[in-house]
Amino acid sequence: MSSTPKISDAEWQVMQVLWAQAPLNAAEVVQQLADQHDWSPRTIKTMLSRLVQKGALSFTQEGNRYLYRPAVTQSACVREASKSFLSRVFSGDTQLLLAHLVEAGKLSSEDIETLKKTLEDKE
Amino acid sequence: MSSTPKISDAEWQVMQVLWAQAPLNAAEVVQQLADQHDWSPRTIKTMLSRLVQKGALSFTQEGNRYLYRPAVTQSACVREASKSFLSRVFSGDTQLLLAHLVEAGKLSSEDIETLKKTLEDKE
DNA sequence: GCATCTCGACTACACTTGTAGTAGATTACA
DNA sequence: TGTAATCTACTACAAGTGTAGTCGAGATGC
Repeated sequence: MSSTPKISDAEWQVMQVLWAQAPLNAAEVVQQLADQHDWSPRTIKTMLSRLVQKGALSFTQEGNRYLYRPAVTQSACVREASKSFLSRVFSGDTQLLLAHLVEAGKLSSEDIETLKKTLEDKE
Repeated sequence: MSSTPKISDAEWQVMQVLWAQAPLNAAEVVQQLADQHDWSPRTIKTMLSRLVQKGALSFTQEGNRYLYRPAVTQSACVREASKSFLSRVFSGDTQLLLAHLVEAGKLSSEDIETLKKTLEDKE
């Protein structure tokens, strides 16, 4: 599995759009992001270019515009980001992360039930 | 609660040392990090200065050297970092994070048992 | 067909980050 | 008391990021 490029904060937003729905041209990406962000279309185009450069997106030409689509899977990027977050903030200790989530009130009993079921389903 | 400064990757390593044990002077921090990293002492001193600048550390003078100590709590920073990670990677959805952890094999049945107990204890 | 519009490519620029080097002050040892 | 060691402050510099402007080429409307 090829390693995923390093995707910055703002770039994640763009990737999320394209993971949810691809291919899209630049204007469509801009539109998808319009409600959530206050970015100039130029800014978004820059990010698209950078993501292509990094190998996170690929494109095909369609007339004079590009159709963008992810070149890396979301799950690979999520895996990478989670690993790095976990090791930075929790020294790689998943238990610590869970403890934090509970402590912060991010997890309810139902969440845990769901979690248990997910795990059982997996086995 | 004052918002925590933005702490970069490498800076987290330094903060972890000082959260674990403080106050320390620069040489002691350098020593603590020596096994895990291959940083020049100068690099670490730069990070200490930047963390002071950012308000993440404070110091008191002791002769001609400084004694550093955290100026922000670890839990506040963990909270902040988790929130930002969660929202960036999982659109703020804790369930998605859990599902990922299970999928990635980061969670065992025992982990979940522990988790359940933690939660019950809390209630 | 020609003016206009739109697109991607390229350029810009300040700020952060990783990774140090230099300088001036101070301490400590001989 | 002078010289060496050490400390923090300041400087450096390339890469990455957030945020956008300019330019030349092609598409589109009239």
